[in-house]
Amino acid sequence: MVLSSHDSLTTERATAEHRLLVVDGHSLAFRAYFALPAENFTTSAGFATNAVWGFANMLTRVILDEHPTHVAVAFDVKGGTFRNDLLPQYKGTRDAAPEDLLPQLPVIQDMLKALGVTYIEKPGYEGDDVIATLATMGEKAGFDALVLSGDRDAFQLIDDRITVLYPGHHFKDLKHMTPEAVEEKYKVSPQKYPDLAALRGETADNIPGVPGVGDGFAAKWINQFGGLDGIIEHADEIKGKKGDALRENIEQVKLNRKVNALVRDLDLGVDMNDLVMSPPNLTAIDKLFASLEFGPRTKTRLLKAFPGGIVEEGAGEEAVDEGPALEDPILDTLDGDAAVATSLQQWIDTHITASITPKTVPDDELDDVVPALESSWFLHAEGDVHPGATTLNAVALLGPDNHAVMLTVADMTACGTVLQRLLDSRAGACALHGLKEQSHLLAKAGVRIPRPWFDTQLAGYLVESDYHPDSLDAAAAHFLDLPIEDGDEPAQGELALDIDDEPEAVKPTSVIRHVATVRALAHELASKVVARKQYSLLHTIELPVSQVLFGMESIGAAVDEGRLIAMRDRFATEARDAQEQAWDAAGKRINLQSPKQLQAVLFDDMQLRGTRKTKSGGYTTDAAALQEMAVRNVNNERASSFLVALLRHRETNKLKQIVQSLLDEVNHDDGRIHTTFEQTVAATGRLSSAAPNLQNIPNRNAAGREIRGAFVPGDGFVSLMSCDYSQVELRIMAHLSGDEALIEAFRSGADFHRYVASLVYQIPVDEITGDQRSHVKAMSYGLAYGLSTYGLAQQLKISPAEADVLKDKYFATFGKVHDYLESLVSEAKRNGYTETMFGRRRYFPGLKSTNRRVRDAAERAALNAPIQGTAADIMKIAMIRAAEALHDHGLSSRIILQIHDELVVEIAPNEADTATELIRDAMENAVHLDVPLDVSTGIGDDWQLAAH
DNA sequence: CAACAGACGTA
DNA sequence: CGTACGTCTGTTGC
Repeated sequence: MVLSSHDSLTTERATAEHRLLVVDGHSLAFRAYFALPAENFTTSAGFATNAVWGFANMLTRVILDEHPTHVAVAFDVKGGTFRNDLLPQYKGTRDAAPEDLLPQLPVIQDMLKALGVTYIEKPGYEGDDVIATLATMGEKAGFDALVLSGDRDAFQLIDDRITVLYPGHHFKDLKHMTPEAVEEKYKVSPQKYPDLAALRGETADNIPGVPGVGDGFAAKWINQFGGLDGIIEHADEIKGKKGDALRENIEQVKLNRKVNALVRDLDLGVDMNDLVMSPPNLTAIDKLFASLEFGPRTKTRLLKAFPGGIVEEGAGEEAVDEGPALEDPILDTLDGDAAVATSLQQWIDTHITASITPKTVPDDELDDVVPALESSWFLHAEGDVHPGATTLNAVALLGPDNHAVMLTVADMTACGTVLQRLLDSRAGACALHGLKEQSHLLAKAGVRIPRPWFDTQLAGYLVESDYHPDSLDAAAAHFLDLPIEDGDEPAQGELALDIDDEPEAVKPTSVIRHVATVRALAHELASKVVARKQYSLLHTIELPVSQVLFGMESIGAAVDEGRLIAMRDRFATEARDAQEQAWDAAGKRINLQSPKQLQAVLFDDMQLRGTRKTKSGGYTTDAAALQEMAVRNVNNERASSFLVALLRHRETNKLKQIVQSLLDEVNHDDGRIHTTFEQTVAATGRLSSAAPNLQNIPNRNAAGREIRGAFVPGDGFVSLMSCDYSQVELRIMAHLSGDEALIEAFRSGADFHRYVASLVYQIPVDEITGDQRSHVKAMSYGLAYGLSTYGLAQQLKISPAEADVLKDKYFATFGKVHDYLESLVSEAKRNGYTETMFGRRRYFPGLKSTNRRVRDAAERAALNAPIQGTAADIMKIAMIRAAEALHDHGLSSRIILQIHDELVVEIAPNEADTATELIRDAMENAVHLDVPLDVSTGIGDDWQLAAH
């Protein structure tokens, strides 16, 4: 791929010395605006800059990719054009530009002026006409022309010398629309494209086409009759409904064709010489960027695309400013004559210890302190991290003086003690990326990492919880706008030979480059974290919980492998039985795990009536639908036995699969399963568990729950304890809303749902029926998810009207809860984000969507995030306290799993009572709310028996 | 071979 | 037309 694009580039450049880039300014600005959340691009005065920033970025990217020699940008002008005279509704459906986009347009023009890029507006004409004219001028002058536009009308310009760069689904991937590309996509030549568009119409521009005629038919006719004129001439020969439709709309089509023809011969008062790429006005850029509060990095990147724009060393103050973060480290080689440990110690003394005092970050007033970056050192280890089977490849250290060293695995065996000493005395000044992973890696060298002052992975997560980079490089590309460098490709040629010689060897450039990347990220993220007052969240919750999780992953959960194997075999047999039955009923041996084949049997062969549709149009075959169909078809012997067998197969096969996946993950050194707790994945602040996922072990029915019975205490331990919070999220809602009735419901200590039901229905507690209780319970739980009355009705199998009544009664009883939930959404709309009790943020760009479904979904997520997130925060605090308490009391019992509101603890002999007390205390007193936090605990010989 | 869809397990 | 996840399997498209 690299080769082919390089090839095409050179050939293109060889054929024409001059390349003209013409940009549709409005379309680029719109795209940029909608691609970037305004919240992240706002000046301190509240002026949105997302469109400006995105515009600059896109323009830079295209210039760097395409190497134009000349550039021009066309803009639309306010007021109508000749097209509106022809077609009054022209572009009538276009949403008015959002109000915070419009003021950005003049700023974009100012920026272009400062960059020395000509922009052109022509009253009475559209930007498209200006573009058409410029491209035509360029072509006539012997240029190759590139048109960057999101408007398909531009396709008519395409020929051997004019290419349209058309954005795909992601704006980043621009398609090079050449004559061949148009031909392939639309089956007509670019010259005929407007004919096709006229027939089809353009909903985005409010231009009706011929009803029932899309690209396919339009192309067919065009090729049959040679074009629109031919079609009009032979309109009578076209048969069928589409022929009728064509004849009825022929005037509209003619009009469309007039309107979509671009004007290619405007007098713009410029010639090619005016469009030549020229050096930007640096002073003007500085001034503009200062007012927009763009960082130096944005400027540097932008200027790279312009002649003479590469900022030279010391040329600008700001370039120097960001120097330390991005500069290449000075790579030191350890003195070869001395023992490695000795020379490492010397290096550390010179480059780290000398300049860093043991404690740089005071624990109090954390958010007011910008931790001293200039006196921070950086640690980065590389290898393969799989808890229980990690391999370490290399470690790099980077001091505050920009000196770095690399240690290989071989070095590390000798250097463990030295490194440990450094960490024990100076961890408070250390920054790294991913404390938990780094801890796993260094543990291979016997080194334990105390709490560092900063973690760029955790910080990135706090800054943008919806974005999870899967590597350090991806994080850097995202937060620093750096390109992702190809890690396999050594920067300098001399290292390329390593690949064959020593496959295991880590190339020095990569680990050193990575430790420098951590430094750059720390510079970028520390100020953001501090500005949002999230440093204490990082320092007192995320970092410590990371250490607890490291311990849990390292220990793992012991399982009874024999029991798992027996279960797997039993589930497999049951699944096979069910499969045989299903095959008998179906009359053929279909794959029961293929929804497609199931649809064929259910809806074609058996002619059953479907229920709900999937998003790709077919009827769903999910369990609820199968249930419903089974009930509906009790008298249809064949159908109902198939459905019942299928459901049984689904259930048992799923269980078999879960058990098998557990077996696959048992570590054979210790017979335990080491999951990975992902700390930076869930946008709400929850943890997630992977490889295997131990947070979704069945718990809802007896057959599935058996699997929990295979989780047992390991050697030296006697039982498992399970402790969980009761109704945490509801308690959080009670506290945060300040609703007296709900608070009292929790304080009373009664059966909560029954108590609430008695308030809602205004009848005594002991007269509440089972239905009433379960309806109210569903309502209570649905609250935090933004459950609609429709959804509630569906779940409880009651009518929507009854659900409405229930909701009204509920909110009449707990009015403040209602107000609180509403306030969450309106605040999210105002700020663009929500916050948990502990300052964890989540942004919701979807709240501004013009798509109702997207917007509604964002509202529900915004309502849920602070509640689910606060619960997650509380559990994290509890875990930190619990682990600390167990340790401080000298207990060997240890936390091994967390399932959102539950902790599983492996209990050592004679520690059951103390451990119960300590964990309960840690959980109940993690925070103090206006309602008590209720924790229930249980102890047993396995996880299932520990249930309570 | 990767990406997606559908299904389903948990809190 | 309920939030947040991860995993498996089949299917599709590069």
